[in-house]
Amino acid sequence: MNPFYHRIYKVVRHIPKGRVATYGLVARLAGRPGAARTVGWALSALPDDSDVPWWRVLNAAGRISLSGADHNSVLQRALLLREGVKFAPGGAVNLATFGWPAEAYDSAPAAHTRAASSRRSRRLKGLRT
DNA sequence: GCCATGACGTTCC
DNA sequence: GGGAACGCCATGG
Repeated sequence: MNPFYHRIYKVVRHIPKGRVATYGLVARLAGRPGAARTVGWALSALPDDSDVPWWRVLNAAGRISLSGADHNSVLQRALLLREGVKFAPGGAVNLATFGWPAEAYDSAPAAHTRAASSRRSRRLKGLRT
């Protein structure tokens, strides 16, 4: 397994209970800024018996990136609620409150839900046209 | 080795 | 505030 993955997992394991981190932040802490997609890839490859709290990793919008239809998304939401993480109306977590490390979000509000838009819509649009 | 895809992010319009 | 576009890194075909 690549060192990046190991770093990613290690970082995720370091996320305290009841706190959440973003893919981009994990990627940065893992030593690969901008490799947020890779973080998601690494987490998707996690075995069920893994000790990595993947559910504590959310996107920059503080939302669960998984499809609502995905079983894991439900599991993730449940696990976070169990740890005391509260979801604001709309299914978003207040990163300023539950974000880890806190200092990372102090300067970076990560305010907008722009990330949710993403480039997927482009592809979808292409198909529709 | 090149092309396409994906649990993402940031900037521009 | 919402939508579209581009970039980033790693994997699979």
